[in-house]
Amino acid sequence: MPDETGLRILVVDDELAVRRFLRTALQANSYTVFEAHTGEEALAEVVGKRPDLVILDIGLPDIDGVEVTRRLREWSEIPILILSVHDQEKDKISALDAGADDYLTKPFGVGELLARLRVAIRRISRQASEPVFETGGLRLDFSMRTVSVDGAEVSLTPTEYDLLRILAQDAGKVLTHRQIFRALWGESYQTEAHLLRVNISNLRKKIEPDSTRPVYIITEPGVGYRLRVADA
Amino acid sequence: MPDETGLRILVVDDELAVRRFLRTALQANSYTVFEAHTGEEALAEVVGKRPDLVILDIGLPDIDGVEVTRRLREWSEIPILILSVHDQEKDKISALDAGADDYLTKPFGVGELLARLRVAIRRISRQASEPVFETGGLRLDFSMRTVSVDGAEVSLTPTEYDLLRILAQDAGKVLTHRQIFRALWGESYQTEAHLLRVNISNLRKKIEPDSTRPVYIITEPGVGYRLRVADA
DNA sequence: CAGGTCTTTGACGAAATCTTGACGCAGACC
DNA sequence: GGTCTGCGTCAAGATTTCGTCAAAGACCTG
Repeated sequence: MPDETGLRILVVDDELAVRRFLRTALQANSYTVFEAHTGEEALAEVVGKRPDLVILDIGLPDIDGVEVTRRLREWSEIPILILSVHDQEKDKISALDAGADDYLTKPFGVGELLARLRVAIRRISRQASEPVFETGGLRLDFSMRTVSVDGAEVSLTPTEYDLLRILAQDAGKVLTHRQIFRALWGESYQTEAHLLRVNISNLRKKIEPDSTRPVYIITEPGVGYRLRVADA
Repeated sequence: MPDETGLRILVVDDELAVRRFLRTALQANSYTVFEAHTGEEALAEVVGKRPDLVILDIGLPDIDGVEVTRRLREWSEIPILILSVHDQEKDKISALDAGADDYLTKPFGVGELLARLRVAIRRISRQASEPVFETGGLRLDFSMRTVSVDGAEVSLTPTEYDLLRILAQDAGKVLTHRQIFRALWGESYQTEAHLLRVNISNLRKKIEPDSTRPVYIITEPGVGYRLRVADA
């Protein structure tokens, strides 16, 4: 059961000592570790580094852990494990209700932290989708990060791939512009909805047989986009 | 957020006082409570009563909580929340690794227990089947945002979809023009009741087999509209 | 710092949707 | 019968939303 290799964990804490400590403990169990020391940075890192799990200190210099949790939950279902120095029941309740998955009070044993981590991870992998997505002639290999159409491999830029992955993870569902935008670029939606259109267009040119009449990426006018699932 | 009505919880503890205490707290939050006081009984009750969640004391007279957890996990993914009087890290780790979802050490606050319960429940309901509305040949999938009539998917514009959704949410009930208009357009009702008629007409053309004789969207003259529910 | 790729922004035509007005029809009422 | 009112349909602008091209900016990499 141990040595869950390669899982990516984001550690958010403003104290260097705590980050060091956690990094050591986690790396010893062959997790890949990223660090952030403010709330804003944490939000950016979740978008940028795409971790599988977040360990979040509740006391941060800018926005507090509960608020970070709340903002993350607007568009992400990533497991969040909260750490705190206070054993205040009120804090626990608001953090858990904001969307956190677990809450540990310092000092805690490393063994317990790792065990609770394993619980969260167990849940991810249980509901993890197939490592490969396929519909019609379109094929997406999540572990390889490769895409092919009718057998021929297609090379996508990072954003194009992420965009396709986001659509594929909820294949069949209509995703609003806002949802897609947040998953790709984080909070700042107002900037330009136009950006999304350009990327959709580029992506279509690469994966659609006839980009003027899309078969995979369907636009739902006024709402968003949807990846068509092949009929039975 | 509270009053998650009707969820079924099995409380397993050998002490009557603890069971009483939990039953009171849980029922006050409108959960349905079942009780067991031994491990064997717990296993039988999970089969018999089919609870949605188990709260399990670790110290039981016959088989201990960790073993109960292990046996349950052989065939069930029901959320398990462990309670314990000892704050022994070793116990926590083995319980969590055996398949428990959370671990609380007595004494704990009722508020925290309920919050952690909500976390577990949130997870159940997230992966629960998506809400779908169906009547006759009309089918509305809210999570997919798709509509189909007799199996054939129909594409609706945003207003058409919203209109149908509003009617479906109060299916069978008569909604006044004013109610519908406000739900679609906000306050400004005076402008044109005509607009609503046009949209109803367009919607009917898309979902009614014969739009001159509507089966789904019934007009209640002088009052408003109503979505017919299928007869039993 | 030169060359490449990738991302972002701007502009513009095309498409879809929304809104409005005109008209027909049916029943209620005089 | 005439007229009024509420409802449904059609079609033509007006408006918003989309898709594409191209150029400018950012970011690597050597």
